[in-house]
Amino acid sequence: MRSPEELTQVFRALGLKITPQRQAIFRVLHGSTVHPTAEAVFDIVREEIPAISLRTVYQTLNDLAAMGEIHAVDLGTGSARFDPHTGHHHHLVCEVCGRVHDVDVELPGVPVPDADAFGFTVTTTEIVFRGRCRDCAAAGDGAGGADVDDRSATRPEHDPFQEASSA
Amino acid sequence: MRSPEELTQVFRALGLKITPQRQAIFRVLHGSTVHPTAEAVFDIVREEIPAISLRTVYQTLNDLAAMGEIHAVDLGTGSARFDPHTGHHHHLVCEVCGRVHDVDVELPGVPVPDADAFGFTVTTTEIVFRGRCRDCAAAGDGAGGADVDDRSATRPEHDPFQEASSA
DNA sequence: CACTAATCAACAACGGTTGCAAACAAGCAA
DNA sequence: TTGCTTGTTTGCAACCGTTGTTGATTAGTG
Repeated sequence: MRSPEELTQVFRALGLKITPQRQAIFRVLHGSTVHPTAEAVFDIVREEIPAISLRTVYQTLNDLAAMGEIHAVDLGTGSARFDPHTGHHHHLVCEVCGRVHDVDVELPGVPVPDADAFGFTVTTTEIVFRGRCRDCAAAGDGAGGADVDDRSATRPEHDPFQEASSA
Repeated sequence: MRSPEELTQVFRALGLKITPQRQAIFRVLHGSTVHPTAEAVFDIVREEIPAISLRTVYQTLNDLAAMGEIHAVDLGTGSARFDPHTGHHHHLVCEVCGRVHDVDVELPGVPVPDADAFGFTVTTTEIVFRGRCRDCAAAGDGAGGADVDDRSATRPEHDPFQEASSA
């Protein structure tokens, strides 16, 4: 995605208003590399704008996605995650804590023989590497031990395997 | 997955009861190559056992998945799909109708340089090829033609992925 | 300043999935 | 065959993430 400043320009150009809520969301996304969920963005923005509503976050996230500034990715972690890195890349997904990392490596074009046979037109190839992140691997059983320090911009809010509510 | 007969043995050996519901589900899965959703399985089984509950289908599907007889895959099509093909393979996913097809091609072990950097331990590599199936590619634009209710999972006559086979 | 978009709030609703308690039936033994 | 035990099924409500609604209020923007 573009910088908050550039996005501001873009929004203006589109006749959209630049609200503090939107700007805060821009900033959160721009500084994030952890594919936050809408809730995660919400939690962070709320530190700055306590009154912001989750609706607004979803709304803005969807707008940005529609504009192609971010990508909504569903990696089976329970909720959609938003990725400001819109280039072609892949993902590492921790099966324990749900954290996601980008994989920028250029992978060899994979031939898809079956595609032709079925008249399938392939437009995108996503590779999802599932496994365990360092923390969860270290914690062995992946239980409560792994206290992430890697979450630069997001909080490990949703642990698909150990949902504890606390909302 | 194993045949309905073998599964029956397995279930018995585990002290689990063989109910008509379960057997029907075994049969549906065994004859399917379309990665049906729970609802799809439900709809088919219902033709035979009208009184079966969706709950039972989910229950059995989860049991089978826990036993490793089938795999639950989340390809971002809105609901989980169940795949009796448990070998290592990948998927072609139609972004329009949500249909899924296996890709048995053996892909070279993809190196994941970033994984090391993050201390990530990769356990599985899934590749998802997204695009359009023949029907949707053909009728795709504006036509609204490929109506495709991906819940059917049967309907061999209509399934472009099902050249032949299926029960 | 006025116009209008954007936000908020407080829901309800939705689809997919699961928890729960009660009714039920498979399997086994007598 | 009958009876019993225990796993199963069922129906329904609840849950979660997300979207919709409506109306009132706020506040960007020209």
